[in-house]
Amino acid sequence: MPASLRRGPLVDAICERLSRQYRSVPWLPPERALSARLGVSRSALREAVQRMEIQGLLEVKHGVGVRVVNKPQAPVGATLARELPDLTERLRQFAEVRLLVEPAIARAAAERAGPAERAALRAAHERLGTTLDEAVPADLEFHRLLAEVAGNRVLSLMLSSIAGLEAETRRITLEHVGLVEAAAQHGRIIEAIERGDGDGAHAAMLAHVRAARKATPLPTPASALAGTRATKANAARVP
Amino acid sequence: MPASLRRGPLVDAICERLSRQYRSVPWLPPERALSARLGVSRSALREAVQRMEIQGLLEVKHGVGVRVVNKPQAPVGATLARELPDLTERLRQFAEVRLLVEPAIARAAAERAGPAERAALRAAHERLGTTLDEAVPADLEFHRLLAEVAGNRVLSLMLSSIAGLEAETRRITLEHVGLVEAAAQHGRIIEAIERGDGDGAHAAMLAHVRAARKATPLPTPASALAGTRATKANAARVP
DNA sequence: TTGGCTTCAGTGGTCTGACCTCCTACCTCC
DNA sequence: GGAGGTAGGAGGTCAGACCACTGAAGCCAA
Repeated sequence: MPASLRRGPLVDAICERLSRQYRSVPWLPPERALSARLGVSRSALREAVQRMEIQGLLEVKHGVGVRVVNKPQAPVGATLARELPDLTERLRQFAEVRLLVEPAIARAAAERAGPAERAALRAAHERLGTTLDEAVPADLEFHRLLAEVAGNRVLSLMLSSIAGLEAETRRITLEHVGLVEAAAQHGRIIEAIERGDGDGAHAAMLAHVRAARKATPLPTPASALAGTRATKANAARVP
Repeated sequence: MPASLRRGPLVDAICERLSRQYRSVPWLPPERALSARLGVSRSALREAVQRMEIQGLLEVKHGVGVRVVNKPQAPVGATLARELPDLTERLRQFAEVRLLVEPAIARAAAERAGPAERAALRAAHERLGTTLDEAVPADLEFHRLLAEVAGNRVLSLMLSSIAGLEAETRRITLEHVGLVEAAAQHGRIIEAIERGDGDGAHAAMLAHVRAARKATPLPTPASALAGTRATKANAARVP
């Protein structure tokens, strides 16, 4: 057993080895076999596995096994859920953030997208489908892909985390806005991106998010953060 | 021992009990004593403690004990560090995010701050001090407080996470900008907030963040996300 | 006195192996 | 062919032992 000399905690080393060696397999070997192979105790291995589960790199299923996944938004989502336990307040703040971030994402995507990215975006757009069950994941995927094209992992991560916590709301919103109208709004965003028109993409996305917020059945007080590109007119004081 | 009937994993229940019962004490009892008191094995307790450590609620020190803390930005910061291992790229994206978020924060703060918040902000501002060692934490605290006043935990959390990963850079930046100039920029933000001038606060903060970015000794390519309130002129295509 | 060194008690870190709970797949029986 | 039972294997929990690290008290030498 090559006792690879370690100074720091054993668990750290196990985490490293696991994420390096088992990145591209669907399931980890059983805990007992794996701990034997790594030359560590099952407890140490379990701590490592638990750590990586919280980080969104593994998914432990009792009686089944340990699945390898990649959901870096998991810890952020968990933190947000803990920090904003009140559902209404959570959704209000999420709406604020989307109002600020999504238009910026759209602008960056318009200015950075190459032919391949534009094709992928259009493909995702056309997958919006005709039923709500298809539309919700397609909508999420469209926004996710947009964030990826925009090239900022921080914003992308934040939007993913938010999306994970408001998937249910998204369904209701889509239902109120209507699939046809939602598709039309996405279409206008896509067109601006294909023109390389950053300002147009920004405006189209702002309209899209505003429409979504208006259709969400929740109290929507005047939002100070909403006025990213607001005119003097709607930048009025909050009472 | 009241074996409170549990269906789900034991560890979840332990986490709940810990965060409820030991929220306001500086240190947790030793693991052995605590596991006995809770009526669970030490392994189960350790898994719970490890979980809460990753969530930024506890801090385990080998040979010393388990400290109770509250750093909800810890998991987000860890995720960002994992997702953006390249330091240069990380700082570039952080700069983009700050350029987008900080001005929005400043606007919201201006429109939401009451007398108490304004006083707290000014106090933090005047604490900027005269040496770099004092200035760096004071600067971080000023921006943190501003985010808190703005009333959006999501953005606040994101900025805290970013700040934790660029504390060193911040020092260099402050050094280049100069303490006097940095204080002056903060002063202009404060003044706008005290006037309740959202647009003014937005503009002042944008200038502040731009100055900071310019003073940071790193490649600063044209940023598409930077142009939040950009004119047509600087919304040019990215090469 | 004072400075560093040693010792030791208490803490978290790791190991072992046993048993419990849950899920799956197979098998039996109707 | 389908419903129900059953056995194996997976993760979950337990208990007790020992290892590694920290901090402070105590000791010794300069």
